[in-house]
Amino acid sequence: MTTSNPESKDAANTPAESAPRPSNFIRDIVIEDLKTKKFGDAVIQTRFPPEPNGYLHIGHAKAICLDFNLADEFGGKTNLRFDDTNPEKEEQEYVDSIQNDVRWLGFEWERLCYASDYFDQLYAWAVQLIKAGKAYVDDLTAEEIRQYRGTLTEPGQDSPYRNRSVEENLDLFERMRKGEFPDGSRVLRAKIDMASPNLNMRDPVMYRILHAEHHRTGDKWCIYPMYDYAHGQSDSLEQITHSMCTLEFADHQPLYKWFIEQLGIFPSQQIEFDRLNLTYTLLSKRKLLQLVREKHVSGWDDPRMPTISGIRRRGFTAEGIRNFCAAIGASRTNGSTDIEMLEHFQREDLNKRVSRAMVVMRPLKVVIDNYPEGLQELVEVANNPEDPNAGYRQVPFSREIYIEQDDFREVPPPKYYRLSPGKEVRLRNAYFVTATSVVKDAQGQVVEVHCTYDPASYGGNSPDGRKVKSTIHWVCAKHAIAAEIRLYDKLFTKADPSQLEEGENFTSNLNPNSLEILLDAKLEPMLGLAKAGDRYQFERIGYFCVDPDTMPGNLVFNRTLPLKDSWAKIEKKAGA
RNA sequence: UGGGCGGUAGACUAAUGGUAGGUCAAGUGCCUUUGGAGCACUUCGUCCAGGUUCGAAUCCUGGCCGCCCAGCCA
Repeated sequence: MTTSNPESKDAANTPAESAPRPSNFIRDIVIEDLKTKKFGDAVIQTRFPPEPNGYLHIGHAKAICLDFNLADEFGGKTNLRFDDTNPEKEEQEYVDSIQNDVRWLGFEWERLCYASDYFDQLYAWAVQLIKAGKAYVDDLTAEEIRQYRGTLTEPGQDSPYRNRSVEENLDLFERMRKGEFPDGSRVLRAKIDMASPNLNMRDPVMYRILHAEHHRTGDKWCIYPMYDYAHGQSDSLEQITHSMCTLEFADHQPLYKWFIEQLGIFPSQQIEFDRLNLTYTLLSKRKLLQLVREKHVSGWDDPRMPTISGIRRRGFTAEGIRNFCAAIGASRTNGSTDIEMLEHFQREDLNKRVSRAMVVMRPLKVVIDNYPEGLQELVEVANNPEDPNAGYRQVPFSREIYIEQDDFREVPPPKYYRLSPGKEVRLRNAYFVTATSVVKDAQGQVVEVHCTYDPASYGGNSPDGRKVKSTIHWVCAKHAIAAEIRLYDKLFTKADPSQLEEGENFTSNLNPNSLEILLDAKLEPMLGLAKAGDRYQFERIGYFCVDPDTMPGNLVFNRTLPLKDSWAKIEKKAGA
């Protein structure tokens, strides 16, 4: 997997201030809290709390934008905190990638924190709860605990170890910490209510024994706090005023409050919002990890992955992602956002900022019979018609050029305006040409088209005001350069990839055509200078960027997104 | 089934008792040296039934539908 971050110094990574700030219910709560001085004169403090057990994805981007923008809008700060309470799943590689991704998205945290920074404090608080008779060591096995927990409709039963003395609990917990007991043999539990209708309150586990090396604390600990015991207190220690998380944690709030109240410490306000779901996309770290491990993709940063590193490598811009997050907002309704929405904000951003280039993906040779042999001209081309400041470049032109196979039809269907025998089109920025004849191979495929050109139409305008129906792109055969072009498509074939038939798992919905590699493309010579991370619009084709796999002599482009194609729509409609 | 949380066009989201608005998608037209971009227009909506009110997407009651919770994961 590549760790390069082609865009870190790129203009596409503008600061986050420009992000729109639409209204949402969380913002309303903050405004209200400020008005009523719920947190006194304290400034708004938020945090983004990922577990370093995988790479960040577009769903995390939504949370990041919410956390950082909200604090920023009201003059507050945001911490980046790693919820690293499970050493068996967490790794430094993930810690590093997460920091890289948050920065790339355009955000800078106030403090870098780790739940593991609080292990000593959390342990001291656990002792305090034991002394107060609010926590106990349980010897039940995991299976027994599950059975004692009851069900959704039936209350649980008290563990036989629930009423141990404070002294015994203190002794046992101390010995758990010292490593006297094997993994899984005992846990520390909060003594709350085994009959609570909220399962989280049925004496939840606070600590488990795990003789595992932690990526930060090494072998200092062999007991680790559960997320539920660590999260609220971590927020409290950082004086987080507004603690945003996803909907599934709503049921945990009473538990967090219970710990905070028992301990008498600063109460943060938790606000839950809906997770992002995107059509044709899976946003589950577990499943994304499976795609990586089973090599359905090349890595976490495979350009088909919805990870930040994947879509970055694909060529997406941070600003486009931020604009998308602003547009989808936040609420408490679970739904699924159309992937087109994400793509729209990428196209919008890329259209403004990237230079155009001419590239022929599937070449068809064109010979201009009345163009002088040996003559070579340069035509002047705008780098970006949307942006006059982007300047101009010279592109070589001569008698033999390549055009797109799709741009010629021997027998044009209705409404097909491109080149066909007897028809005149404009070669972008160059000349008007009219097709005169074709050369076919043994199979009857057109392998070469002959044309004549109008020398008076240099630059693409005819002095007599004659119009053509279409403009096509081209690349001069003599100067064309080669590249590997990777065309990416959706990773899944179903809008809801988790929708399965009998006996399938989600990998059954993988799109077998999500990657197509083109090796015959012809590129205008200027692209030979492109460096990893550079973005272009290949005119009439789509947005592309240079992949970090690029080596001297082997240019590699990723297709970020195709341009919208209204001809494809017409064709589809005609075919249907 | 106990508990929690939700239901505004095909999708996402505003309207905080007073004109149901925006974005995406879809469609039509204009324009165009990218069938791109842009511009204009159009289609389509408050889950249902009652109630309160001059007035309800909003408040109340009762349904219906959906999501989450029975890890020593987060």
